[in-house]
Amino acid sequence: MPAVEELLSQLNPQQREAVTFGDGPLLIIAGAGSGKTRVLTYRIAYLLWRGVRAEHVLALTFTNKAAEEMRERLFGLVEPERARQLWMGTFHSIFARILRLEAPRLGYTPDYTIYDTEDSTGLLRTLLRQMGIGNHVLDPAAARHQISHLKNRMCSWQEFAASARTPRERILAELYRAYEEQLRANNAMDFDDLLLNTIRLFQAHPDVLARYQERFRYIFVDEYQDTNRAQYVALQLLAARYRNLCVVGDDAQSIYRWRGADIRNILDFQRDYPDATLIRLEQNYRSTQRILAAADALIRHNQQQIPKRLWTANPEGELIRLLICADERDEAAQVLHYIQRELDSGTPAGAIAVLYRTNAQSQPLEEALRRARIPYVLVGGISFYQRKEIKDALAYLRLLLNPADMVSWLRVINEPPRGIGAATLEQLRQAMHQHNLSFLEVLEHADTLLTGIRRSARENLQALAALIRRYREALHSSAVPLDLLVLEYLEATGLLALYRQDEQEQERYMNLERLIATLSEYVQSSPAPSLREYLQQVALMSESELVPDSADAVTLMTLHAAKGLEFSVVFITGLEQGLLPLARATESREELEEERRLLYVGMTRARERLYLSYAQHRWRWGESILCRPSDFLQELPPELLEPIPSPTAAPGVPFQSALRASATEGMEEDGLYPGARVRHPVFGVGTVEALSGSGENRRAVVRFPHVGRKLLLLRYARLQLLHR
DNA sequence: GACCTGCTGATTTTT
DNA sequence: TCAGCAGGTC
Repeated sequence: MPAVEELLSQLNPQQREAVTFGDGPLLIIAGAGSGKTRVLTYRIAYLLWRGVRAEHVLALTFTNKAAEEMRERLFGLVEPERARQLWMGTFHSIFARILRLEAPRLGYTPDYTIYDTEDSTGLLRTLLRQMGIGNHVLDPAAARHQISHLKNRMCSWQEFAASARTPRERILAELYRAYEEQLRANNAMDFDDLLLNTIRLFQAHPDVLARYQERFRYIFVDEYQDTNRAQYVALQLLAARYRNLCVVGDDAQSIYRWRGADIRNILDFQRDYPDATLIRLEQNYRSTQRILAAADALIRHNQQQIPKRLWTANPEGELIRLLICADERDEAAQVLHYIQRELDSGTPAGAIAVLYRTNAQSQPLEEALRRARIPYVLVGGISFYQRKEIKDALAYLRLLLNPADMVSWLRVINEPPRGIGAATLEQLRQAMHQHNLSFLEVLEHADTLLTGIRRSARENLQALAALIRRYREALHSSAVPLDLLVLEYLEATGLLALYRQDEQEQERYMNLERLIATLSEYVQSSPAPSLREYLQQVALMSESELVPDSADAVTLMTLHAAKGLEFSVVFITGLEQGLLPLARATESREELEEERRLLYVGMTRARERLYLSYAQHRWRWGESILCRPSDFLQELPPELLEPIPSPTAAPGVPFQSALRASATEGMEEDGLYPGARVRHPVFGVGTVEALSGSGENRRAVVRFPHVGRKLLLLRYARLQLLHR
């Protein structure tokens, strides 16, 4: 193990101060690339050297991957045995772990199921149907988002019901109530419950809280700017006794407001802890001077921020290249061209990333890379664990642990087909309530309880129930390794056979094989493998964790997914008004500032070279629309940019005029563009989202704050263009 | 109850 | 453009 002095000598004065800081609340404002992870790891190692016991340390990170990385680094600093004892992970996974241990106190079993977004939405859809409310009245996905938002802000259904005024709010309140009731009946929690139930546990059981306060005497929180209200409250509770709360973050990198993150948590830390010490890490070790200067110039346009001055001793570096492209295919071609050049000059593929605002933008880029046979990894998109066949298999597995989970039952009851439709399900539901039986019990007694359905269906249901029972027992008693047992079980459900036989479904079949393979990997790498732990890991896995660390592949991902990472060469694509910033974000200052922070995060990922690009046209909803360069481009100092029009882009014009010219070139006389603010005589002020057609058929999709999205024929709707 | 077809809405970002 | 869903038919 390295000597303490040696490690401290590698740090700058501010970093050293943070690492060696004594007890009490500590706020570290860590600018992009300022060695945040290093400081966190060293500080934990420093505490351990000072004699703090590993089990007294809790480190909360934003992704499980970040936690793994930190643990890896710690292995080099302290004895692996001690590093392993640390509790390190996301809020969600750490709290899920606490809840497993304490579940009975809350009326749950330790085998409770964790519902992901899709599960929750599905449950809400079922409930709405039962309430006799159509999807057009209240969209299940929108309702899920709103309920999640309420839960993040710790607003219970009772509180919400009391304040509900409009009919829509009253329906939502009733849905919220039914949803909570059903979650409990299903022995299930959604993502938000993992936080809320932990808080409830602590508040209702002071003895339990005291136990965890004693245990976690030193608490670290990474990416503190992206914590929400519930996380904030949980931290207040946990840290109340020892007050050794060390939070690290950068308000300039807060990009999860839409998910309930509350930037006030970091802005108000010193108000919450008046005796808190503030340390600023302002030296950037990552980027060139030019990249940093451009990023800094951009972020200065935000009003809401903690004052700081990032600087670097790194070389000046090259100009930021701005690729002006004709459309998204041309953009992909240009990006490909420069990737090729990077590779030719010796940059490893793994040091290159292409970033974009929305997942949909990855397609043309993927195609270009595929054709050029350049290896790439795609982060996010439709995740492996979201695929239908995988979710079905996981639902079968969840039922082994938690047969109360109705969402999983409904997923698998007719997959493979067992002759069960809506009518049979309704009978099942009635039998459950009438005889006060569990779903599994009703299935087992299908022959006497479900007389109204076909005999074959009844037999199928009883066979399914027997299967679940048998493997439930096998799971607890069997000496067969978990992965083999699961393989046998999935075979017995008929799910594997369903896809194996069908030529068209080979991909699904292979995905299921891959699932078993990941389970085998888990079984072999874990000291005490359990289905419970495996399912939890899968449920709380973030997108970025699925991607194998590949040194020789270009990374494609959203700007959000890039948080916390760094690359030698970064491309940020689609810098167009309406895309970055997104059209709907231009309506409020807060949202616009978050879009700006998002671009800031992207730019500061780059070590040596940064490429920005925009397209003059882009396909959207099956039509090519005209795009205007992002306003953010004008916020970057022109002397740091080198505009490069592609050969197929509209005629080359100098950059500054390019920004303005391309806004009008080829454009209809109305001067509208996606992202433009317009006034409608009836609907009021709105934002243009898309344009199509010309002349008589010129149409615009406009989003109005209260009315929603409208398709307007401009011949009739006399829109007035508002200038900012 | 299964299958087919036509329609609609999606493109925000994710633990 | 396309996937997923609702509604209708067999």
